[in-house]
Amino acid sequence: MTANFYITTPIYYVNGAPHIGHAYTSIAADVLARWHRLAGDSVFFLTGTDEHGQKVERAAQEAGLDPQAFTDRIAADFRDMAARMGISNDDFIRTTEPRHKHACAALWQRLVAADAIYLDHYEGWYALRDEAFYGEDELTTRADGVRIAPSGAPVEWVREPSYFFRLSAWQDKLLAFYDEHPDFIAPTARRNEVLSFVRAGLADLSISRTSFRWGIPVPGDPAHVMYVWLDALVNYLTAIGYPDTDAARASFWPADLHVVGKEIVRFHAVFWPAFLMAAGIAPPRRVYSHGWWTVEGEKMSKSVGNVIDPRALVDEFGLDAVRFFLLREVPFGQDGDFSRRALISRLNNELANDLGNLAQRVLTLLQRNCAGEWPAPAATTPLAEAAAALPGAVRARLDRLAFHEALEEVWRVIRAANAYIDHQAPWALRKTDPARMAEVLRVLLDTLRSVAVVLQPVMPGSMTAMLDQLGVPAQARDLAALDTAMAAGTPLPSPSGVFPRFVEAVG
RNA sequence: GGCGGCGUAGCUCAGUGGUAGAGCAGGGGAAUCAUAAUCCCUUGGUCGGUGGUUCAAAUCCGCCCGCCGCUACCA
Repeated sequence: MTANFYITTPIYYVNGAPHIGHAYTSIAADVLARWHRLAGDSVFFLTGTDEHGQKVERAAQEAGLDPQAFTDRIAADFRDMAARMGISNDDFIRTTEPRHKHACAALWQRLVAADAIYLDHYEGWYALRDEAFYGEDELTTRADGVRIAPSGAPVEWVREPSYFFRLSAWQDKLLAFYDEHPDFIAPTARRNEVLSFVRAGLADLSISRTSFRWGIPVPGDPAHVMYVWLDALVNYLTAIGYPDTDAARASFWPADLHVVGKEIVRFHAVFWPAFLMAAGIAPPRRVYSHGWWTVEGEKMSKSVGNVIDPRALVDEFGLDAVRFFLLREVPFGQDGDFSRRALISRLNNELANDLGNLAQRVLTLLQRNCAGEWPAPAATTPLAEAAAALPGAVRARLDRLAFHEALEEVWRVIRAANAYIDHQAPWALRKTDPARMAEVLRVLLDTLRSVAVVLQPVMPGSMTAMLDQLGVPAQARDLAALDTAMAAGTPLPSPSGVFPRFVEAVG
């Protein structure tokens, strides 16, 4: 039976070019989306751009463009990034689209009807860069007299009427919700932070602004535009057709997983479920926060000039090597370091040597000694059993978003296959026991098929090439197809290297 | 200040009571089917420090040190 799986990336804020962090989030979500499709689930994978807010309005002014033209340009850049990273999103949402304005207005009215919103006025210190208010006591004063938020962003005194969301009313319900759904926020460190934040008490949340225009108007009071985070979070509902409960994708709610960066956990794990519960809508099932990348040991920053454009990496190393590295190198949820040396090491040791070379030697032996076709199935071996167990082993790790562990499981099998081929030495059996040689090569072919099938979500292009070389029909590459043995005599095309070694250019 | 995470081989990390592990890097050997790839063996750690519980502690408890995150407060 087909299960629904709705997974999202955050919508990316269009105040700068996409960098490796955006690519990382998107690739991780993409791997899960592709995995669930491979498992036969009905998948809806959403990404997009967050385009409203004062920060965007000002950035557009500085660029000499009207906000829509400005966001059109940057949204196109994010779309391009997604395409270049091989992201298989089913939809790309922009918060400036009419469907989104409609959904936001509908949710707002629902909150009003539920008496979750009231009009008051707000005054306080506001940091444009953070899109957040701060208390007097949180600020420090810079040498030039400018007040600075803990984040380092300058703040300005703002006094204006504002609608408020009764967040304070949801403290106990949120705590009860977290308690009933222990997996709602992961990893544990982030869950603990959210719990302590909510336990410390929640103040009502200002959810409208009158000081700028670049946003979604509040229904019935167009002097106000909605708070950008309310606007942004609603995108997850917009995309499944909200408020139309008969929309084609309406049954995808609640979302199975929001993949987020650790800087936006609070919005997704506190505000978002509170908004939804207040509106009588089920909260999402899970919010997973990944870590941040440093570059060659240093924090990534524009001023240092070490921001990595993922597209340049792909141009140099290839898409699949980059996808593989990002998920293999660092446990998801923890911070990690990106270094050129580490990437090349992974690429050469694991992709080119362990896997690429294994496939090449097996296929060459078959080409020369077995007429270039699949031998008959062989008696089972420990290696064959380990390979057959891969889908389950990988699934268990991916369900926990433990990408690095899932890949380690696959590489354990690959290493075992390298040991097997050396110990069995089919090139020697060719003369002494050709029938045994064919059995050994069959075991290795079966192993490579399992490996290539389960690696498709991580490295779609390379694994397509490998499965082509293994003679596996294009329509028989999902997890279920692994239960059916390949027929003896299936032809094997002549092999060519899937993962060339990377040699650093000299000079 | 409070809460939480982390501190294990040169590097990245796994290991939650019972003789210290993996990958990479380093050293030696084998093989030559293969992208000079692979395989086998191997060097290497007083498991941050300290005190305690236990027949037995990397693993439990106390204190301390260091790094990181969230949060609070400020005389």
